Parts: sequence; C-alpha cells; structure tokens
Amino acid sequence: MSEPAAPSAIGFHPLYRQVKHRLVERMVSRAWPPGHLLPSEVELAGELGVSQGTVRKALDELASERLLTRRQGRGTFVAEHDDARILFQFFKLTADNGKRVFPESRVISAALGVASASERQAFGIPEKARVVRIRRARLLSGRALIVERIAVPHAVFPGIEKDDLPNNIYSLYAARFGVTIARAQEKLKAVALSPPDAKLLGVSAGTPALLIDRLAIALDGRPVERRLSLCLTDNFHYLSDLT
Amino acid sequence: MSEPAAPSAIGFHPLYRQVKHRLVERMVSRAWPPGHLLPSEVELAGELGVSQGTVRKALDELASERLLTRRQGRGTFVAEHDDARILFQFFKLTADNGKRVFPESRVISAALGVASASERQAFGIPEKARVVRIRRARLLSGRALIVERIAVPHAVFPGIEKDDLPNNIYSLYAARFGVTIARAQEKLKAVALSPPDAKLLGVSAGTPALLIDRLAIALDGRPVERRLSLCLTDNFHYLSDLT
DNA sequence: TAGTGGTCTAGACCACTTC
DNA sequence: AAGTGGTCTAGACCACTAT
Repeated sequence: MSEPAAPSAIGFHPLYRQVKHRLVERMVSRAWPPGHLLPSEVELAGELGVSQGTVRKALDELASERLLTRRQGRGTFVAEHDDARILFQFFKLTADNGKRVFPESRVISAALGVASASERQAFGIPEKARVVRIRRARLLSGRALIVERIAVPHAVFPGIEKDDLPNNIYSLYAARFGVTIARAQEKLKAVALSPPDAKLLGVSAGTPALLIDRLAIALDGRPVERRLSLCLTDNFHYLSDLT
Repeated sequence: MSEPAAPSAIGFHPLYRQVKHRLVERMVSRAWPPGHLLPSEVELAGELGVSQGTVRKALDELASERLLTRRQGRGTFVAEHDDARILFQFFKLTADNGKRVFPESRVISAALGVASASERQAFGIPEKARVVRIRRARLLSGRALIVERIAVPHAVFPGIEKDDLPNNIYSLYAARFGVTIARAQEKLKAVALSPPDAKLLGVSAGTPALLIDRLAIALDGRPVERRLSLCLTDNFHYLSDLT
C-alpha cells in the first residue's frame, strides 16, 4: 500500500479506506463480478501490503453496506441482485399480515425519449441527452397494485428498450450492462390518482395512492435510475425501520 | 468476565456481546443516564476483565446503533434525545427543497382510557389495562400539516396526561419517566382524510394524506409508544434511505 | 501535556464449511 | 485435515480535545 496517509493539510485517509476504495474499484471494473469469491483475508493483506486486521475492517464495512457477503468457513463474495436482496433492501412494500412477496410485472411500454429537465438534473446529463422510459404495472397476489414509471439514461443502458424486461430489473442491469445498483433514496408522498392511472389499477380517479420517487445509485456513485411508483395501500404498507 | 462463552449446545455468545449487554444494562438502570460520560476503554477493559479491543468492538456497535456517541479526544457518551437526533433518526418528513425542520406542536387533548385490542397487542398489556391518548397538531413553517394520535401505556408513563407536553416528547419520556426510545418501526399508507381530520388541517375531506403508523421501542426492548400521524405532503415528503 | 478515541499491527485460538 | 471467516489479545503510534 502507499504511504500511511500523511496527515497533510488536505485531510486524513486511513489505510482501511484506501483498501475499501481499491476493492470497490475491482467490483466496478467487473474484475470481481457479482457472485465472485474474493481472495482470503490473508491473501488480500499480503497483496495490498497491509495487515489482516486492516483488510478485515475494510471487508466488514463493505459487508455492512451490502456490497459483500461473508460466510464463515466459505469466504467473502461480491453481493448479487437476487430476489432476496431486492426484497430486503429495495422493496419495502409489505402485506399488512407481515408477508413480503416479490411482485410480478407487466410491461406497458418501453421507449426512447429526450430527457426532461428533472431527468437531466437527476442524472447529471446534458441537454438533449436521451433516456429510456419504461412503464409497467406490478401485481401483488394477482392484483395490479402498483404502476411504475422508470427512466434511465440511454448512454448507460443502450438498447434496453428493446430487451425483454425481467421481473427483477436490477439483475438485468448487472448481467447485461455491468451496472450494479448499490443504494437508493426514496421520497414518499400521498397523492390522488389521475384518471388513466386509476384505470390501470382498476379503481376510481382520485383514490389516494402512495407515490414513491426513487433515485438509484450505482456502485461507482452515479445516479442511473429514476423510478416513480404509485401504490395502492389498502392491504399493503411501506415498511421503514428507524434504527 | 465470565467464561469465554462455552460452545454449549445452547449457542455461542461472543465476549463482546456480553460486554454490550452489560453496558446496556447500566443505561437501562439509569446508572448511566443520557449524556453521561463513560469510563475510558482502558478502564472498562480492566473493570470487565477483557481486552481493550473487545470493549472497543462493543462500544463501536452501540455507537452504530445510536445508543452511544463517541468523540475522539473527549470520550464516549450515552446518547441524548436532543432535537438533532430526533430530526435525523425519528422525523423523516422533509421539505421538498431539502430542508429539515423540527415541527412545532399544539396539543388538542390528553386523556386516560382503556386500551383497545390493537393497543393491547402492540404493548403486550392485559385486558382493561389503561393507556394515555394524546392528540396534537403539528406545524411546519407555520402551517398545520400533521395531526398526531399518540398512545402510551399508563403503567409506563403514569400521570403524563397531566403534564405539559414539550415539542420533543421523547426528551420528556427520558427526563421524567426514565424511558429512552432506542428505535422504531413505521408503516406507511396513503389514505383519504376524514372530515374532522381534514377540518383540523384546513383542507377538504377526502384529501389524500400520508398515514404513518409508528411503534417505538425502548432501550430494554419494550414497545412503549404507538403513534398515528396523518401528514399533508404537498410541499413535504417522507425521506427513506435504502442502504 | 495528559488523556481520549482512532488506526494499525502480529499472532493466537475458535467455529464453520468443504474435501 | 485444511482453509475460511469470527473472536480475542497485547501493544504501538496517531489525531483530537481540554487544560
């Protein structure tokens, strides 16, 4: 490793943060794709020229950020976007009886367009840049309860508008475009459904719905997906843990 | 410390977990009240008969759970329910421009009553047990945007119905009743406002509102507060980080 | 200057998985 | 039996705060 982080005027960067950064770099570059088994702590320590304890601190933090999963006796793996992770990290809608189920999807449309002002701002892309817009309905226990509008930069996901979209779209981002979603931020409001949205969900216009405005951030820190979801919450709720 | 956690059939309890448990015990018993400065790592290690590294691991975990705050050069302190902590941990409503402000409160009523079935279930209290119910309106930038219904077990907060309720009610729980709120779970729905609630908020009946159903858990693990909040979300949103 | 938490190291042993 | 992560120890030095 480089010098022990000289206490320069610029700030202090502990060794384990530099180690973290190097490990994330390998994940971003796909040298270590999702599911990959990392070298052991001892090997990494030797390779990076730091102690095993320092490597451990970096690995533990990455595991707490859900970028790695560690299993005693087996090793450390790059996290995957399997349904279980999506369900726990990204899908907070829960049946009132406590059951959490992954929703089915029915794509309504997928098309290229020119980024709106808010999309340009969200993604930090230039004027006239293109985005792909996907609209789908989502079904929980067989009933359409969510209508979703997804927007992604065309430059990041070229051609996705022509793909078959799987139920779990983040696994497609990873497998076909090499983009791993690391985290997201959601803003929630209560709104009245517009007539077309109400029709899609089979309720009357003006019915209250939960509006979820999500911005998803990739491993490298870029915002790469904006998603507006309108949810009926008669028998479901959004679960938020304040810890 | 006791034996090094014999690998009995019953399971494995690492030393640092036992240390954590002992530290929390002292906070629950108010031997270490909010704001208290803990002994240094070295002192705790000596007192508990473990190494400094083990104490450190316990303290770090408690700090990540927001039960302690650590400050380099100063020491480790028991967390307090100051407005800043409430704002970051428990109050997720944010202005659309990103500003977070602590809301003012106006108490509407506070009265003793008999626990309903759902309250008995939430608190695990027996039939005919009493609860205190508080109703208040909350103002953001001068406008009434939230109507709140709080229910707490009378046995945990005896006489609270006769108190002056401060803006930050969790600081009252701590100061007058020795109860520290450690974490909470919130369930969100979109609902239509009833005529009386709409009148309180100065909008028409049927207006969509965000319903937040919160169950707050004390340091010792007991659920001690249930709170239903109805929020207007025209210029505010509920912020949720998916990390 | 003294005391605190923050970082880093080196080494030991334990628990779990796989072969 | 071998290899992994999980726990625990002991000791060093650094960065920050208060006096």
